[in-house]
Parts: sequence; C-alpha cells; structure tokens
Amino acid sequence: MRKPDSFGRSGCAAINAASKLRKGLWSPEEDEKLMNYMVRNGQGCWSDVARNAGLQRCGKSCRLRWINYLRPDLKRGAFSAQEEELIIHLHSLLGNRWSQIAARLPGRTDNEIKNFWNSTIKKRLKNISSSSSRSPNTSDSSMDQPRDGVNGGFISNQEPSMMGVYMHPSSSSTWQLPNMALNAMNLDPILDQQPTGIVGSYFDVQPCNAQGGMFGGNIDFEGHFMVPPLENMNTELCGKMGNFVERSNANVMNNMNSITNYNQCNNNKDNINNKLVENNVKIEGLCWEGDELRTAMGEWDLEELMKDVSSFPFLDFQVQ
DNA sequence: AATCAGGCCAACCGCTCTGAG
DNA sequence: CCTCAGAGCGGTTGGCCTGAT
Repeated sequence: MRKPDSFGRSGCAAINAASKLRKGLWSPEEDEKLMNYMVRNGQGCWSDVARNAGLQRCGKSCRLRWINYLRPDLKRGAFSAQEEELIIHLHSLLGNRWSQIAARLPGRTDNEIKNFWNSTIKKRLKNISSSSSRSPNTSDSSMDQPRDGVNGGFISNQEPSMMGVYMHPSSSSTWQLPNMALNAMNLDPILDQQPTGIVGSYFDVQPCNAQGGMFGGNIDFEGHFMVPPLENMNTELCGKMGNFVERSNANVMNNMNSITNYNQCNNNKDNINNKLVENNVKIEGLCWEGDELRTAMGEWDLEELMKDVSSFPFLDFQVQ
C-alpha cells in the first residue's frame, strides 16, 4: 500500500491555498475520521460529511474515498477468474459503463474494475487478438475464415456462453458471415424491434467451437458484414448488440444440430432479404447515427436485456 | 547498488444528470 | 422554465512500486 502523501498528488502544498481543502492521498487519520463519521451517521449530504467529520476535504473527495476504499462491504484482493470472465462479459454488454458493471460485482468498485480493465484485461484481449490473427483458426471450411486480415475479436475457448460477445475495440474488418450461420440466425428479434437497421454477428460454425464477434454495420448478401470500428459505436448500442449476439449465439447453438445442409443457406438468404425489405432495413452506409441511433436503440430496455446476465454460468451470486 | 521503464492504482477533473427552489 | 448545488460517472493523471538491466 502506498504511503500517505501529505503533499497531494500534484506535489504542491497539501492544503489548497484558495479553498483550504486538502487534496491528494488520504492519511490514516483522515480515513479514521471519515469512517467514524459514516459509521455513526450514515451516508448523507457529502459536503456535510466533509464539514461535520472535521475533514479539510471537499464532499466529492469524501464520497470517492468512502466508495472506493472505506466502505465496509468492499471485497479486497485480486479479481478471481470468475470475476474476470464476468467483467469481460458485462463489458461486452454494457461497454465502459463501469458503475453498472460494478453494480453486478458485489464488493467491487467502478474505479477498481475500470483500472483492472485498462491495465489487465485490455492487454490480455489484445494479446489474444494478436495471437489469433497470427495463427488463424483451423476450421476446415473456407467459408468460415475471416477475410482481409481480421485484427480483432475476443474468443473464449473455456466457456461457450462467452462466444461471440466481444470484438476488440480496434477492430475494423470485413468478415465473411458463413451462410450456415446466416441460416441459423433468427433475425426476428432485431428486425421486429429495429426497423431502421440491422445488427449481426459473425460465427465460425465449427459445431463445437463457434467463434464470433459483435458489431453493428453493413451487410451485403454475399454474406459479408462490414464491421465498423467499435470505438465509433454508441456504448449502449454495444450493449444491446452484445445481448442480441448472445441471443443469436443461443439461436445458432440451438439450431446447429438441425442444420445438415449448406444448401439451405440460399433459401435463407432470400428469406432474410425479404425480411429486410419488409422491415425497411437500410443496407447501405451506417445504419444509425446520432439521434436516429438513439431513437432506435432507446426503445430497448437495457435492464431487461441485462436479465440475460443472470444465466451467466460463472455467476455465483444473485444479479441485482 | 543504481537506474530506468512500465504497470498499477488512488484520486482528481470535467462533464452530465437530477432535484429543489 | 431557469438556475444552482449536489451527486454520480467516465476519463485521465501522476506518483509509487517492482522487475529488468
């Protein structure tokens, strides 16, 4: 643990001359004052907390210290493998909404998760994606191979439910969507709710090793998805797409056994095309932008979507 | 032993949201 | 409505720690 820094993180005087408020690291004495006050009085107005606890801190600083460090229900120590998997899963659904992710990891703070993501998971996923692009998968079907040097994609080989829910943020690639996967995907959920766009997912259709990424973008009916860079995408869209991909994955897996003939895909292609026309789906260009995107995506209830998380196999506690 | 670089993480900053007046 | 203050959030920063050289 870092030693308390009585001079503040910027190295300037400990007490801000203008406001007389301390900045920087908290001393044990300050921690004790805040802890005692919170135990006695509970959470209230944070500026009152700062004042009444005899702390020369702003309320904001007190709040942060309490939430991130002093709260008694905080879990200490390294993240478990289960927590890590859950964070990845939740991030695929929610994007950088750390507070919402933290709300689903009891005892963990948004700051902690954010730091963990930025320092550890991001790096790990980067390594995974770089190693996967160096050694393409061994599917014996040429249809299954991504084209044009796919540079991203998260694949969990340990847990089937993790398949197809994450694409590395730097990814921007054209992927070939296997017709068999198109055939297997039930597009109804998205088409019914999204009259102005389409969200899809890539699946490698090896029966026991489906792989995928999540994205929103263009589709052409040669079976190619044009994948936009994830950083250009609305985080809520990411979440919703993640959920859709989850459902699509389930559909793929559910339907996989019944798919015996690749020729089915040609009929399906027409079916999807008809479905898109019926639903006035735009095919050219990015489907949603700005308000249009917000309007379209706003119709979905994110909390409803998050119910899916409760089925996450590693979740050993009740989702709130 | 000294130096350096990279990682980690606590805490700040700036913004948005919300509710009260 | 408008304004303001407080709360909350995500992004960023800067300093300590640690391992490599």
